[in-house]
Order: sequence, then structure tokens, then C-alpha cells
Amino acid sequence: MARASTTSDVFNAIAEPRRREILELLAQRGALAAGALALLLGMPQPSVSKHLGVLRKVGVVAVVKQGRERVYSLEAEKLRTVHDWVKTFESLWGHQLERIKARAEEKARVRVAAEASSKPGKGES
Amino acid sequence: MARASTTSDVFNAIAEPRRREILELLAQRGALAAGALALLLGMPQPSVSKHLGVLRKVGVVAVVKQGRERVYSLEAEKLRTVHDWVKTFESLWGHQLERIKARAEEKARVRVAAEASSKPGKGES
DNA sequence: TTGACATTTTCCGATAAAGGAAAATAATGA
DNA sequence: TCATTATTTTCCTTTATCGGAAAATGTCAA
Repeated sequence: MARASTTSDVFNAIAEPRRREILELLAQRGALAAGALALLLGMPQPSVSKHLGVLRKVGVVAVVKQGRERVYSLEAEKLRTVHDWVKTFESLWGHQLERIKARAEEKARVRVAAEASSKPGKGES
Repeated sequence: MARASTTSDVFNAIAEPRRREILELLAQRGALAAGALALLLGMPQPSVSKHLGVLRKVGVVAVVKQGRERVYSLEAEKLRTVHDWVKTFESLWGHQLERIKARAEEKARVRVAAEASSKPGKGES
């Protein structure tokens, strides 16, 4: 089996740096036509179009036909999946002091797990 | 050119659902040996091992040889890249009321952008 | 209708991921 | 040393991406 399709998932869709750039642009500059995006990104239009196709298929951008151009806009809610997922780990890195604490706890946990999975009752009181 | 390597990026690494599951397990149950992970995930060890290889190459997990097992632990800080990135879009979906507001604003922006890119001065007063 | 513009689609070549199976390492215990 | 256990690595096949170039749609304006 091959790698999962880029369109199968928001996670897969945003794995591409260029696609992330597109999303960033749409976020900060509002809706943009495909051509404008190509211009801002400095890459060939067909390429941008394909990336937009992926993003659209996943639903993270929406299109509106306006004459001969197609205006793309961000559907930010779709990124929520990703956000919610990483947010789970937020506490594990923490800031400043918390970080040191978490570090220590984790180190201890590693030791515990390591010992627990060896035969118990070995020599390490 | 092919798709970017899964090991080229944290984004690419976490695109795989199983790899995300591994990270989740490590987060909630602390450090675990490869075999334990395979058991918990209900999939063949070689498969898990390969996934762990990817995660390790990217630096989001760390290994510690403990006898014949290898205990894996989470290096959560590496997920910060992803977190910081999606966090940028946080304001765009907001909660409750904000969401409606944002929606309206966005809709307006799309219209504006669409109009701006057509020839100005058309008939739509 | 003809022509220019905006964008998508198709075709191509190169690259590599993912799963399964089997082989290769490594470390423990008798 | 010889099995046994824990994990990783190597093959192999299938499938899909990405990028570039060219062809195909679609739309507006004379």
C-alpha cells in the first residue's frame, strides 16, 4: 500500500510547505484569486492550482467563481482538527519552570517504564 | 519530484494516523517499549518499528536501550512547530459569537476581493 | 467569431511510502 | 553454545505524489 492520499486528511494536506504558505496568505490577506496567489508565491499557476485543488478537496479552502477568476478563501474551522490534536500535548512542553518539572517527571517515567518491562525484582533497590 | 519524505518534517511525520496514535499513547501512558506499543495498537511489530523510526528521525520521540527492549518516550517540544503554526489561525474560527462575526467578515472579504479583481465600476450599487 | 486572459486538467518521469514476509541484529537464560 | 525473545532492516509490490510542459476549459471584449 502507498502513502495515504494528500486529500485524505487535513494532516496530509498541510504536510506540503507550499500548501501551508497558501493558507497563511489567505489568512493574512483575506480571499485571493488563484492568479494572485501564484504571483505572491512566485510559482507557476498550474502548480498553485493543483495545491488549491488538494486544499479544496479537504475543505480547508472554499472557492467562488467570479467571472474568469476563482477567488479562494480560508475555511479555518477545518484546521481545528489539527489544532485540537496538538493542543493535547501542550502541557508536555510548558514554559520556563514547568518545563523543567515536566522534564524530570518524564525522565522518571522512562526509568519506571524501562524497569517495569524488564523482569521485576532485579537488583536495583 | 516525489512527495517530500516523511522524515523531512514534523508535519510530514504526523500525517500518518498510526504515527499520531503512537504519539498519543506515549503522551498518556508515558514511555513504552516497542513491543508494548505494537500490542496496544494491535499491529505487527515491524510496522510499529518503522513508524517509530520515522518519528525518531524527526526527533519527536527518543529511544533508550534497556536490555533487549527499546523504550520510547515523547519529545513533545518538537510538536511545538505544528502547534505554533495552527495557533495562528485560532482567531479565525473563534468560539460562539465570535464565530458568527468572523463568518460575516469573511463573507464580506470574499465579496470585496471578488469585486476588486473584476473590472471596477461594474453595475452593482 | 476571433483573440486574449484565467485557471484547471492531463501526461510524463522520478521518487518514495506503506504493508507483509522473511532475514538480520542483539541480548538474555539455560 | 543454543534456543528464545525483542526489534530493526531488507525485499518487493502497489500506488500516488510533485513538478514541468502542454493541452483543454471557461470567460470576457471587440
